[in-house]
Amino acid sequence: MDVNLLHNGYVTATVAVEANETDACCIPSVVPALSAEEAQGKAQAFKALADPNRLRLLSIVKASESGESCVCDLTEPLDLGQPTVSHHLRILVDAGLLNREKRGTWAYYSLVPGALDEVAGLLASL
Amino acid sequence: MDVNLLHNGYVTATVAVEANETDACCIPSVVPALSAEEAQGKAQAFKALADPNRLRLLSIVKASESGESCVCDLTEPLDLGQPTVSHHLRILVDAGLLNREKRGTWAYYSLVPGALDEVAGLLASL
DNA sequence: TTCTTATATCGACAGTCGTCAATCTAGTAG
DNA sequence: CTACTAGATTGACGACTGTCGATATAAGAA
Repeated sequence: MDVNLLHNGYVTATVAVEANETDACCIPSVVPALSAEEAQGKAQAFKALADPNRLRLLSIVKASESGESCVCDLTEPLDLGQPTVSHHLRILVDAGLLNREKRGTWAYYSLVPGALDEVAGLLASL
Repeated sequence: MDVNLLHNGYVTATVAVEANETDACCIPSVVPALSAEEAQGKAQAFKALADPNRLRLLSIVKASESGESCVCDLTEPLDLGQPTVSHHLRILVDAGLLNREKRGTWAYYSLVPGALDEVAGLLASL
């Protein structure tokens, strides 16, 4: 990070010096752009969505009338083993997209309100 | 999908039969949810965004005043080798997020208008 | 033509990811 | 208590991904 900040601070001057040789492809942006840490965090959110089966899980939970689904209802339609579904659900919970609530024998998953909109907002603020 | 419809159509009865045994976790959604193909396609879009360096590339292109950036300006600030940047740019172009235009010696990349919003829309229509 | 430079492509390697079988944990029923 | 069941965790394996060095391509300069 400190490396990037330092680098970007001097980029303009460096380009100006070398311009009289051969260069002149274009004017580099003065904006430091997304930092490595910000990019890492945002990419993490998209990683959670970058799997078809996780998208289907989210879709099922979202479509559920009660707003929550138990794992049994999530395992069947996906044609995946129970450990695999559990693994995907864990990733979605860790990403802050799903809530997990255990009641008795069963575990119920529900959408975290506004979480998907928040991810959509990440795109606008790139 | 037809399988799901069939399944869901009879789930109520099935549950009713087994209900007097042990079951009754919850009412499964009647909605067929996202199909495997739709999910695959949407996941592909998020995969393109699921890398911090690709997000930074998009950020730099977006922040550029002229609306386009040449590869040289994209390689430096990312601290990556030139082939790697070229590889990431290819993924973003293939995902329909960036346009590539070669003028003379240099290649210029620009945001495809509305492409990011379209991805954001995918989240709303899950 | 030959030389140089910008960018893309290829091949290889390490690390990550999705999946499953086996096991563990924690509730419920008897 | 034991037996059963829902779900999570572990370990392993194959597939995919990000990265780089080397090379190829293509365009301008000499």
